[in-house]
Amino acid sequence: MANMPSIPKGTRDFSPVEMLRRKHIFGTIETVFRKYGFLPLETPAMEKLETLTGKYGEEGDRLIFKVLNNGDVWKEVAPELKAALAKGEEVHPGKLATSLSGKALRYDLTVPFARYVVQHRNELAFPFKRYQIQPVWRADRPQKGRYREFYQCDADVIGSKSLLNEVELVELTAEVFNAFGLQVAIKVNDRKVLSAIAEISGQPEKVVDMVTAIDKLDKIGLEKVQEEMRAKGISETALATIAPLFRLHGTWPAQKQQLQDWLGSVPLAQEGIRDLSTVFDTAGQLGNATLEFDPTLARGLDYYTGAIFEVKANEGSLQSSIAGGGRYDDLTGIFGLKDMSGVGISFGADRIYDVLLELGKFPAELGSSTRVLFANFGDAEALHCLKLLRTVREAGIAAELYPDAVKMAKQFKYADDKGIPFVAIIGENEMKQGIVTVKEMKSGEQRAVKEGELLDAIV
RNA sequence: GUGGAUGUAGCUCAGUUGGUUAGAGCGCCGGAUUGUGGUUCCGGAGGUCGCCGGUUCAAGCCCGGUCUUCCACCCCA
Repeated sequence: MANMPSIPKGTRDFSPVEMLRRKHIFGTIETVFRKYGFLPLETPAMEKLETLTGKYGEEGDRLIFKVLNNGDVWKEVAPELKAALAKGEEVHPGKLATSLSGKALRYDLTVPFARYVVQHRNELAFPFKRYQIQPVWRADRPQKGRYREFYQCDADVIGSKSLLNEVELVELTAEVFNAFGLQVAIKVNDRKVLSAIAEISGQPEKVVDMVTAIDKLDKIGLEKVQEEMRAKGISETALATIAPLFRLHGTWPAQKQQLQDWLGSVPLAQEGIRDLSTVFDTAGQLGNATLEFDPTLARGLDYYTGAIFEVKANEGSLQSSIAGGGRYDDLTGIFGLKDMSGVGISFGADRIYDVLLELGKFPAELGSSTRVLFANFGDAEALHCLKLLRTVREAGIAAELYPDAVKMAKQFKYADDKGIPFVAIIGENEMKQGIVTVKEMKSGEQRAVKEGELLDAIV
């Protein structure tokens, strides 16, 4: 239709049914967060542009949604830029952008959190544990499972270097997905190991390139990974040096031994292996979470420095990660606060939604909320129903009165559409006799009960 | 940001080499049933064919642009 209104690219409306399911996801995650001692925090949808730029790499900067300044933006453009533009000269878009936009929509929850910690450092008790469930925005090109506005559910603890935090987050993650009844793989690696590999390769400055290439192993295969690394200027000798990484096999104890034999002489690697051991051993003794060591797990964000996690569903068709996180030693450093190590995990609610929906893992009772609908026969009957409605609601049962005295068929259809299990019918006769005709929609059966027995009839 | 597909009724889709008033199923509304939904029967409404422009005597169909959705890349939750 020509004049049908619509919403911006990559954004979505959520219908009541969808919202009930989304609330189920947020609620489950939030309950677990609270259980582990995390407290809620919210930050503004917008941050100052300078807070966000340069934190997500070159690619990330491009994906930040910038907000146009209010007022006469043109007036704020520097005279020399205007002159250049008037002459038809090329102007660096970034330069122009800073005059036109001073704020941007948040790209993730971690950087605003770091900003918050630095800004409020004197008021916080460290280690500071907070959770944050809010939307973030990315100017990415949308695809399935990839939106321009989506929610992240983050839990971070900052101001503690203890690996117990990693263990707790792993436990927390296992508990969340257990609550959803979803089989997942929790993959773990350590950036220090990856950095050590880059070190011995002789091209330590290429860590980021190596890491992003290695991360694609399960998707594109070894040959293409090596191809990409060559394209990024990584030498054949370096490739040969890091090759053992792709030959690690077995599960953790065996993998650990192979890492030791290979990298044991590199101090950074020793540290990484030791940390991984601590996490695996401690989590293993607790026995709640099953971890997999994945030496090729890298994760894109360059602020990670220690442990990194990623969660993928073992069922369903979605291959991308549904949660991820890691340790960052110096995230607050860029805002001027040194020595603040933190570790966090982020759950991708929208992707979890898609997986649960595909697998039919949403609880059935999410569908309905109202338990009984009172049919409306007119003013006198409606008033009578309002009184009964109150007692039903006081018993904690969701109930509603159809607002208009329209014909019965329409009122029953409403109950049917909305999945309301019972309809209470109180016409002139029922009212006079002090009874209620209760119809159970599913079976179609109906019976008359005394007003006082209504609650029993609809349980 | 790069490359490629897509768009016809609220939804899912037909629509011949360009040729009169653009169709179906589902849904919606009304009636059969003035106190009964989900089944059945009958009737009805609803589309300037995503939008803008061009070619043509004539465009849903051809061409250009633009937007949407989807796919691959990039990157990521």
